[in-house]
Amino acid sequence: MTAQRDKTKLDSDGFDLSLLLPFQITQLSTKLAAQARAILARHGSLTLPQWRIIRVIAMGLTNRSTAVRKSSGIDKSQFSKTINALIDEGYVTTVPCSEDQRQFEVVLTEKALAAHARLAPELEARQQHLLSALTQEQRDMIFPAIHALARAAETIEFLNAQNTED
Amino acid sequence: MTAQRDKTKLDSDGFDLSLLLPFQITQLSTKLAAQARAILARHGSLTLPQWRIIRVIAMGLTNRSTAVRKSSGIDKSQFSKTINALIDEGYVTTVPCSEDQRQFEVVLTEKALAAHARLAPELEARQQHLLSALTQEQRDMIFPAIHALARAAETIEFLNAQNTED
DNA sequence: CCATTAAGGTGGACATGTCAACGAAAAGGT
DNA sequence: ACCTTTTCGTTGACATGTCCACCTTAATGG
Repeated sequence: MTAQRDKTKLDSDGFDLSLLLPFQITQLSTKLAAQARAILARHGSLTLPQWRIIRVIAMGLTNRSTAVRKSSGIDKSQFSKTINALIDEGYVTTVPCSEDQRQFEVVLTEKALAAHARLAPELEARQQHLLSALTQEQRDMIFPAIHALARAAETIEFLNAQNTED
Repeated sequence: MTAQRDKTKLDSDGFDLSLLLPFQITQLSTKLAAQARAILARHGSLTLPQWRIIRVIAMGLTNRSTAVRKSSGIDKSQFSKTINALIDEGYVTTVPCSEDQRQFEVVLTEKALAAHARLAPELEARQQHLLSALTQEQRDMIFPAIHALARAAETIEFLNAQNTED
């Protein structure tokens, strides 16, 4: 586990924080969000969480509230508020869920479908633009790597084992 | 306890959002931030942005305000507020910068150094824990891949060629 | 020199994200 | 059936992040 400090070149204005994996990913995530917001702002006033919800529903695999919420990766609280905002702005309507009275089904309006039709190609072009910045090898490896890191990020129990044994 | 089914394509309750790179990275970033906050909460009340600033300064490469701010990857506004919070809580002091009167130098107090000494090993262990979740191949390629994506995320000009109006 | 522009920091307004508590509905166990 | 536990959505409080207008200082160019 030697330090890969082969980077004599300082990155931006700072220095070699390139070694810090969580930091790099956070920075990348911030830039990706800004890029997505810039694209959304071109064609309307949808916010990023609003778009995420619409996109998930537009995929047509589910429109049950819990499934949409989990698929969009949004917190319960924020999901509730974002759905209400979407309703207020006429993007979705809700229908009581027959099988589970706690949940509801989300239905996209024409407005949402039109917004999706406009935005989806641009976001898809963005995805391709991003992928084209990677080599084939990197493309093959990035998704498993992200998944592995996500699982490793879900617990801090590795600290307990180390601290108590040392 | 939710069943952690070993499905490679269907992640949680949703479906194949595993193909959406920005979404995956955002989710990962969220989990990493939560993990870091959990570690910080164990040993004090430093917030994540506060820790980022202290860590950068503790590296000793610079303590000029602009360099610290850019190295920590924090917005101007949030940096100003976070620095003030650090001052109020006794973690840092500031000194006018002789070379540039607009800037200032940030000096860590004993309290910050002590917090850094406590936290740095745990965060380092976390970093190693994360890296150990990756194969050697993935470790070698993840940093260049992140960097490539970060650059590709800095612009939306790839859309201009396709859609110049609006 | 002075005027203009750029860069740095501050503060307010606002959007987004996180957390805890609550009541309603479903699921499980006896 | 009944009671308990879990899941779900909502709400409010709060932390974090973003954006913009403003002022000061530095750098640039007559």
